Amino acid sequence: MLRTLILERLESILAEAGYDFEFNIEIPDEKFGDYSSNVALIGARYFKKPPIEVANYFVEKLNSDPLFSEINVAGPGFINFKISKEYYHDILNEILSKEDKYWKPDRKGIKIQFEYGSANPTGPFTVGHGRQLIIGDVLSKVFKFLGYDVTREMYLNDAGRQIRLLGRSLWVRYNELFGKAYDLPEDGYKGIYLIDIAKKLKEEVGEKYVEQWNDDIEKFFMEYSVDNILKMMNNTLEKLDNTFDSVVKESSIIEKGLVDEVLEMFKNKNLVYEKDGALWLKVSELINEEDKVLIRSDGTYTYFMTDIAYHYDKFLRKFDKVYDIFGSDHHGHIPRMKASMKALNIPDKFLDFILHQFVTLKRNNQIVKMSTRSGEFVTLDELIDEVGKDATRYFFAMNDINTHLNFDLELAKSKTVDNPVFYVQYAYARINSVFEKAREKGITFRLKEDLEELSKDSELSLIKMLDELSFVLKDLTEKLSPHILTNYVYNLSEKFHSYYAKEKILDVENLSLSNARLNLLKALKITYEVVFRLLGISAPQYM
RNA sequence: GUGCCUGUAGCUCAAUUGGAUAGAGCACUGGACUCCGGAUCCAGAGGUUGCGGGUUCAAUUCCCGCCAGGCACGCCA
Repeated sequence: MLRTLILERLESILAEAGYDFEFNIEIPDEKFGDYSSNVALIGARYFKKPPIEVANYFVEKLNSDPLFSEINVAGPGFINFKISKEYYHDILNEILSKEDKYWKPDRKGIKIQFEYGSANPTGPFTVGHGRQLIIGDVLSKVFKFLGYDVTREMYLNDAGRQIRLLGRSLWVRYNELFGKAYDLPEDGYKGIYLIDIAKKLKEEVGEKYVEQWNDDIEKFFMEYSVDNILKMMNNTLEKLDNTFDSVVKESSIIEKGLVDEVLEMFKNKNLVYEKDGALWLKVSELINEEDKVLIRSDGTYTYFMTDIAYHYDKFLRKFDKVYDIFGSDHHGHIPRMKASMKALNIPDKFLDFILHQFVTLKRNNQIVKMSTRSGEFVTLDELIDEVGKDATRYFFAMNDINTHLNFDLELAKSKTVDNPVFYVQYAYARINSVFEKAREKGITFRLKEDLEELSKDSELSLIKMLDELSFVLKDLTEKLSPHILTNYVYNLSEKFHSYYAKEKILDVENLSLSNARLNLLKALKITYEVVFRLLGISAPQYM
């Protein structure tokens, strides 16, 4: 990776001079060079000399280095580097040899977990879940690619009072089918999907439960509704190509006795008390927030209680690092969860949260209202059916997670240049068609040969960009946002299309140049395949 | 009221965590294959980065104060 090579050289010069501080290697405007560094600007106050003088000191030391074809100092004291052609050829050769391993660092299996898509199994996934699922999936794929030992986990709140409401709601819908009218419980579930499940139940058991209600029947309705909703959810996940390594049910956490264990630890630390018949955690003693209920006055556990136990379980499972991916509406949960972890003597670094902002759907420039009323566009499933898997995934990955996401349905469906998914996939398809054309013209492709023929700035610049994928992936693991990768592949496509329009790849009059360019395209193809795989979208040979 | 996120071209978004003249796409104006895929490319125009201070060689980025929008402040999850 070029950045590291430059960094190492500058650092060793610094060490020689007896200094050690942080500085940057960046890609500047192309007219300045391939890379630039602010080492002299930062270093001025260490060297106690003007930045330009410091810069010149570095240039002198590096002038005979074969890595660079040109070094100069500009502006307030930036050092600009031009990488030698030969070195670019080496990089290309290496990518063609190692393929996707070129971007994989040597890393030991750090155990890391992403929790996302967690939901009450009380209804189908919403569009908001969609964004979270894609963020979690892409981050997981990238970390896995980089050698981390990644677990993708979904947590299901299958135990609380919400599920009881769900069961009762289904029972009401079921009775409706027999002309028996009951009121849906307050805060019950009104979605039409329960009517469908009720119909299925009617077919299976007939009138067995009409106007019948007791604890056993309640339990049956709870389980039946959850089972069927989980089927719906899994169906949606399949359409998205989104698989989890592990699904943990809230009920299993309780059954394993983890709640009791955590409560015991809190009691030993004198962190709980009773009030109004409920059990409270002294959050106010840990941080500047209100105390919270752990056990309700009716004896049931709150979400907070079981979530602490669940995260204690994660700790026992010996993850080095755990990320919870939430919608921003859950941000209030974060400080008290962190405080709880501290109270359980779990290191502060263990748990971190990735928050994403909301999604707005737009159709013909109008905001699509997403309410629970029937007939309106609410579910992730409907979205995938309308725009397809690739567009769904790409669009959800496209924005910085900290900004609201405007999902333009017409744009996502359009098969034109405006649609970024088609733009990047078209670039890939185009590469394949060039290889096809080469065969037609009788130009044989010889891998890793004639690379020295590549000398245009546009060609070297493309190679540089392929090399940059390493940095992009590292950047993504720090910013924890998938848009870094969609931006990269979009920019790469711009560069490729531009190159393609300007230079003729296949020229029967110049076979060695043609072959060199085919090698460049081959490396691009490898890169596209890696990126598409990480984004979870398809790599079409033709479109 | 308190806390978190956001505010960048008419619209949708970037900006290498403090770097050089703030960049793309759409829309607008004008151009380019008898040719490897015109689903593409090239050029032009478009900006007081919400407002006001501060920190320094350098601020869209960091700090403070306002303004506007979103979200959260439950014995919901």
